[in-house]
Amino acid sequence: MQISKYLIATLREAPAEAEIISHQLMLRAGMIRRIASGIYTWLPMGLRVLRKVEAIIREEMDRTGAQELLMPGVQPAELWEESGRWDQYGPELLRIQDRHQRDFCLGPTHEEIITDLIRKEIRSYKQLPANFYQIQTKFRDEVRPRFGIMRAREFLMKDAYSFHLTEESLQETYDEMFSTYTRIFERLGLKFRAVQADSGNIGGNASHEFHVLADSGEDQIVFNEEGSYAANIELAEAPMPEGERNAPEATLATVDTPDQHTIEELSQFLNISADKCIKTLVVKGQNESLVALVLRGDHELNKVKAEKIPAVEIPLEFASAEEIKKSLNCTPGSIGPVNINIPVIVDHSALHVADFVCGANEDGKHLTGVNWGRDLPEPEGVDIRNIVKGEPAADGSGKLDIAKGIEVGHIFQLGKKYSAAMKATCLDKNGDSQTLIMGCYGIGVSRIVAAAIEQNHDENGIIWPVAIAPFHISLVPINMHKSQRLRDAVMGLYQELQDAGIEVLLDDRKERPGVMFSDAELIGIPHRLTFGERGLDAGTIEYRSRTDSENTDIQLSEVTDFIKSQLARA
RNA sequence: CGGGGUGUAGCGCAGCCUGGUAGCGCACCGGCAUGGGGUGCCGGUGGUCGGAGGUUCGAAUCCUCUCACCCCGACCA
Repeated sequence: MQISKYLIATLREAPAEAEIISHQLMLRAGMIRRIASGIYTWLPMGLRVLRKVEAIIREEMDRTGAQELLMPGVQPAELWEESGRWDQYGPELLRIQDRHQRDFCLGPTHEEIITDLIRKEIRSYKQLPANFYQIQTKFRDEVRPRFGIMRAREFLMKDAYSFHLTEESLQETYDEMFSTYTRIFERLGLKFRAVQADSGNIGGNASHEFHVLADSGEDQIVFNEEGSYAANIELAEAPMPEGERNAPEATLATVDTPDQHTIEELSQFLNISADKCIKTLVVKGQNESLVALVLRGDHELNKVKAEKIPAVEIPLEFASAEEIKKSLNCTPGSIGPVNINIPVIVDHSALHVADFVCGANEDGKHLTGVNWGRDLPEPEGVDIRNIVKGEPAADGSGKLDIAKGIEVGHIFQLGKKYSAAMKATCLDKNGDSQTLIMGCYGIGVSRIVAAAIEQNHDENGIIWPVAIAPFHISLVPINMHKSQRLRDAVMGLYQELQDAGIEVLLDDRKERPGVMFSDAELIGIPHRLTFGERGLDAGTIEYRSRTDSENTDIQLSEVTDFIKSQLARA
């Protein structure tokens, strides 16, 4: 491709709206432009990357025998009513009406459509198992779209749905999808990790997420050194406290703690460590009641775990200061589990602390020397906290580390949730009707593009893995417009490289070298060839990879083979 | 949804407080020079100042409403 005939929409400065690096770089490199909140146009340069990601996913899905189809973006309400999700889904589902006032929605996912299709088309066990996928635009009306492509409202997703007669068959396809996803992310050239995941409200037994590792990731993933355990922190079981709880030594006392609200303030004020404090979080319970969740002062609440407690309302919501005042007659900073008039749920490690400090349920006062069983009832412990880096795994598989990840893939064993609701059945060997068992497997195609940038960039711009780079090499001629013989040589080389199957971006603009170098680096093209008269005379050309800081002279006669070998290496 | 903020040329911003009819840098077009890391000089194109209403002789500027966009949001007990 010659730049003079291509839309190179690079920006020197990042638009103020862009917060994270991938968003800034995608705008600056001329890959995307925003058209509304969370809705973007993909420019030619960005689309090339998106298409490469798609192609790899498509190849690997096809290799497993999955069949590609394409389902509609606009879906009729009837199917959603049938699955029950028309009422359940909430405002994230963008609902629209046609000219006849019939209800439709923009598809945030396609379980209803595929289940409807399959119940009509599949009649015999002989047609199973089967796996269907599509690469399609989804729309989810997020509360707060942010981070550009990373959390857009309209986004590109590969979703696949498999159908089975038995759990064993589902497990087989699930395992195959797991290894296929592994291969996909390996081919994409990204550092990633597969983790056990919460299956959330979709339900089902097994679920794994695939995360691209990046410091800017919104998810925390927990894993041990040997690699035998990896889970989303939402799910990772906290280890039980070791040993017996210390016997009470201190006597219960009330102390004045004016204006001490946070654990940090409190521990400094009283000169005690945070793990001797107990914090009490008040959340909404069933039927407009309140529930107290009690944690050790240095621990964090795990929202997903807390939502599994029956008394806690889903989604988990903190009580407002007014509700707390009304019910407990104190401000949020002074709550404690002693003599409290709402149900108390205590984390295992909080239950293991003796002589602890907690709020007195009276403003400006805390209790010290508090002990479970003596000063307040001793409840059953539960696991409602996040694991802390360095803790042992609950299954005894060693010390745990925590990394940040961007969720780019998620596989589920759905079971019969949709097939039962929508009566998707087929006949088994005995001629009996069986409800189908389903799996579903998603990959955030457009999110991968952003995640790849989050993981691979420097101060000059993007550093694409070769597999998804918009072009393999940039060819930068120096002063081509002044030298016909150089122009001839450049055009000859350009042709030669292209004939070898190499994707070349030829910078034939009448720009200064610095401009061309900067653009190539910003766009993130993995390899660069700089060609000037000097080199032409010497029969050499200068090569530099995107991650090099020095040029290397390559014999002109060998340059195509050299580039091919560089590309093959990646 | 709650809180905060921003809308002035394609991008980044100034001007607003203290009303007088819009400016800077980059980008873009033309010219000359330059020619290996965003070069220099000269000359240009481009803006209903987000929108509507109001106050005023006069509004980017003051007031009201509205729209859009961005950021933060529970670890605080």
